[in-house]
Amino acid sequence: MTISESKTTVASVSEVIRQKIQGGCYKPHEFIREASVAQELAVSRTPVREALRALVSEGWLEAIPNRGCRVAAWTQQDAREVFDIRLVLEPMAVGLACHRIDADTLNRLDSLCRSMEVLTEKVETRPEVRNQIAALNLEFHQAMVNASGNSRLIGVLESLVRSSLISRNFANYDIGHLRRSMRHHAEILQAVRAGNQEWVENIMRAHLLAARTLHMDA
Amino acid sequence: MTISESKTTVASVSEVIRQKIQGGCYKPHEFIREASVAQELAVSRTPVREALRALVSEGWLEAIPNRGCRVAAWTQQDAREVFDIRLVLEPMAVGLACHRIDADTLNRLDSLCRSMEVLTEKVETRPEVRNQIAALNLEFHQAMVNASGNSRLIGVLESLVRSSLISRNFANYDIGHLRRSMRHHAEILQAVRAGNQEWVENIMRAHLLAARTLHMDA
DNA sequence: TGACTTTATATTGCATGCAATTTTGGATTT
DNA sequence: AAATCCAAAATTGCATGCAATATAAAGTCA
Repeated sequence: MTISESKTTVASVSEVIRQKIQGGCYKPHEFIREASVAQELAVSRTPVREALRALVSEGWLEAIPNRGCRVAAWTQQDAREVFDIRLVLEPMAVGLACHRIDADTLNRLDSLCRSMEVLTEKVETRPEVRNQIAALNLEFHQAMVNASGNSRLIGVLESLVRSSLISRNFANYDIGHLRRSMRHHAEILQAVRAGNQEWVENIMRAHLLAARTLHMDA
Repeated sequence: MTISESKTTVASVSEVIRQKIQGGCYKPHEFIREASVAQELAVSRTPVREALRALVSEGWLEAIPNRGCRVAAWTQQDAREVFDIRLVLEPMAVGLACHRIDADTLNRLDSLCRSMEVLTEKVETRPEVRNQIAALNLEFHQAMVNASGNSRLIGVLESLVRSSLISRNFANYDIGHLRRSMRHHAEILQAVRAGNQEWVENIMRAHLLAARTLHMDA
């Protein structure tokens, strides 16, 4: 794990820590010490401090005064909370999007859909494509939400979804579930193309509810 | 303006800057310089930096790399965005709350309602009570949202509402609007007491829509 | 032995100094 | 006079050192 680009040091450090949390390199409730990160990345404690605070406000870590920051633990309760909020905000987002989305974005979503469908049919022989599907799925949802044009909505959903880890985990999906999910995506896209707000809101709700039962019952 | 309590320096500095923004002491788009704040409050630049970054993530300021932070300007677009989101999240919150609210909270809400009603009848002779009403109104909404039990929902709405300034401004309300708003509060409370989710969701939507037309059309 | 105090260590919180970047004012050129 | 360039000032970004605080461990007393 190494510092990637040449933006600010804080951004690079944040990125590294985020990836390490996602990758399971830091475990839930594990404290992340400023000094160790600083030494490991060969920077001073100052940018590390700022990166940690940023990650706290993004929901990746929780801060305990005078004790430091530790990786946020993910409980069933947390999963339910995030799903409950997504269940009202994402339909709202696509509902807004269907009135103002442009052709370029539609094409991009189309291509994401097709890529995911292709990968889906490979999942039984090459299980590792699940991660690629998860990444594309995240892109799809984000592109949809971005098309809503409500910058606060975009920000809220971004932080909810990115920190949730759920969207990176398609492990519970068998081939049937995956295919249904792909059909949902295609239908969401159709409904947006048609500019039919009620349709898109409801198919999005169905999409999320299907996902919820998979994640929560398992 | 002075540092109040003896928690961490960062928290104190944040508090002071927040108040100065609310109070109009810093104007929209005005840059807040680390050095000047540090000197003014007799602390070093380090806690000021951290406070500024916190305020950025709360939506009070916007950060421009290598340029500093400036007070976020509030546009009609921003107001619309916040209202649109509140319009789906607050009904959801009270809908959840009506199934799990406890007697103490209900009493507290009751007392807030009565206080606001009393103040409302004084508003024509003593205009300065508008600020008190606004403060109690904020408390009322927050107590309601807190009763939802969804910590992320609470956090999202807190940051949306607190940074919006709109809820602190009852200037556009004539006595008729104020009385209607108070009736809404009472009815929300009744509906929550009755545990009637659909009722409380809809009266909350009506409450917010009434407020929106006042704020947006003005 | 068990509870309490004390001391040592680890860690965050804050201050200060220097480097890097951006802005600004004036000098220079066309 | 307008535009361009350059240098000085202002400002953020980062590093380092010290102080304050919390944790852990050792020691003391009943």
